[in-house]
Amino acid sequence: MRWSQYFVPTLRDDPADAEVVSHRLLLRAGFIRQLGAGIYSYLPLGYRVALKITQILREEMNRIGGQEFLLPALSPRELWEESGRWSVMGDNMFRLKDRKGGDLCLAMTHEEVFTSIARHEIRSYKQLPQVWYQIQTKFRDEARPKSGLMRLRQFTMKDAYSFDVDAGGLDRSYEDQREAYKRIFDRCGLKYVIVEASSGAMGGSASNEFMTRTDAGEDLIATCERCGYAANLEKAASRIPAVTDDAGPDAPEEFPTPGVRTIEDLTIFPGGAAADRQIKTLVYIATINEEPQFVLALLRGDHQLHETKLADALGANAVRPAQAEEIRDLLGAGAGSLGGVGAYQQAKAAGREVRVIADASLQGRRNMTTGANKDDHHLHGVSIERDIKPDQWADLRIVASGESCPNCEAGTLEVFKAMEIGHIFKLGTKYSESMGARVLNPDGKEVPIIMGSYGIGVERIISAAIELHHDADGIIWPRAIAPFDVVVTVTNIKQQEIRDAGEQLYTDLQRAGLDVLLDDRDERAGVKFKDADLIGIPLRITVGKKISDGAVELFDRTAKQSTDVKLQDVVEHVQQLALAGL
RNA sequence: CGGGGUGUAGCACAGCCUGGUAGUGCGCUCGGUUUGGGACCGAGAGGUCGCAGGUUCGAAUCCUGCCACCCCGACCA
Repeated sequence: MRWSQYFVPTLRDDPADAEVVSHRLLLRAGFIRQLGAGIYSYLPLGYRVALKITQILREEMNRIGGQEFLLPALSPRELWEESGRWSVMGDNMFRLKDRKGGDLCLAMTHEEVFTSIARHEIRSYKQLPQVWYQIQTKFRDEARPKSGLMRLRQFTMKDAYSFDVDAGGLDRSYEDQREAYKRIFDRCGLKYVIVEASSGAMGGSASNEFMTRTDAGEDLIATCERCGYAANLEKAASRIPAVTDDAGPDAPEEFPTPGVRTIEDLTIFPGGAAADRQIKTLVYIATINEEPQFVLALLRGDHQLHETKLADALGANAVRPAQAEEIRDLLGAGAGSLGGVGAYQQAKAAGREVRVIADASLQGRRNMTTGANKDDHHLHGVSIERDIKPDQWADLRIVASGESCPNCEAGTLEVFKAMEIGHIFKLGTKYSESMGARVLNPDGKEVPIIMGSYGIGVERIISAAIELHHDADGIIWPRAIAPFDVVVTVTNIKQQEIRDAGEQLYTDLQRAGLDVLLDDRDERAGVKFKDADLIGIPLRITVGKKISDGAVELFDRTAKQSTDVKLQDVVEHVQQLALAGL
């Protein structure tokens, strides 16, 4: 490609709207342009990167036996009613009507559509396993699109689905995908950790996320350097020192606490209690099977609730904090004086039901302090099992850096920000049950197909690659996904000897099978160097003065070092470097 | 959805408070000089001042409503 004819609108100034590095550089370097919030156009340079990535995705999917499909993005309501996700997806799904008034959606993911093909065509275990995938546009009406290509409303996803007769088959399919994902991200030059994750609205038994560590990320993950434990904070556990309590009184004792509203207040209130001797009581409304239900979540005073953990533990689609009036209506007191003791009776008296779920760290705790469900009053001497008897115990608290690893003896957890670049799920039979995708197994018995689902966001790979690989001058693409292998910079197009040498190199490199960009613009050398650095081509060949000695410069974008190379040796040099990968 | 912010030329911004000619830098065009890390001189082109309504002799500027985008939070197959 000749730069003089190529559309690469680089910007000298940083666009004001771009905060994160990848967004800023993608705009400045002329890879993308914004059309609306979370909607971007790929410019030629950007699309070349996307194509390099999708090619890698194809190769690795095909390698594990994947078969490429292309399904519609437009999808009728009825299909989604079958799986129950027409309502589960809520406002995140783009919905539209056709001219007859029929409901359609723009698919956020394709479990339903793939399952509908499977149920019509697959009858026997002999046709299994199958691994189907596509690389396709997905739509999500994100509440808050942000950070350039990191959270989009329209984006490109490689989504794959596995179909097996039994759990063992799913395990193998899942493992294949996991290995394929490792190869994909390695090839794309991304460092990542594989973490345990919540399955959320996807359902299913197990899931792993592939996360890249970056402060631009939106997720928090906890890892243990010592044993390799890694989990999304929505799933992460930790060990904390056990607390031993005195037996305390035979029954809770109420005492007045005028003006005390918070855990903090009560720690300094005369006759109060330290935070780790208090029970924090939070009122939530959980939507379980479409039914809203009051939930009391109990935690140690110095712990934080993780809402996803709460939703997962309850099997709820959604949870939200109750509002002040709802709380008073339920328990007869304001948010500063709530407690689990007598909550069932309080709720019943108010004509309501409440489910009490307590964090595991409260198990066996005695002689604690908590609200009395009476304004400005608290209770001393509360023993959880004796006085509250929660319906359910679960891990609800947010783990913190420095806490002990749940998996090994000596390790401690580190919590940091990361971006999700891939997610794999063991779906089990959630979709095959609800949608009737069954096969006959070897015993002649009809069983639901066991499914897995595996996604990778193309734009997330682009963003992550830049977040990980850039410097003050611009992007530094990992070789495998760079838009070009090498850029040939002709310092002065008006000098015949230099120009001819550049042209010759351009054709020679192309003949050697390389993607070459020839900077044949009538610009000053400085402008060309700046632009080349900005767009991040890993290698640059500078054709200039030294041509009279039969030499050019080979510039390594990563190391920012250049070496003189004889003209006749350049192609071989570049070829070696390009093949060597990163 | 809650909170904050911004909309003026392709990009970055000033002008608005205190109403009266729409400006600066970069980029763009033409001419000349330059030519290895975003050159210089000269001459130009380019703007429904986000949209609608109102106040006023007169609105980029004041008032009302709406829209869009960005950031924080909530949310997030």
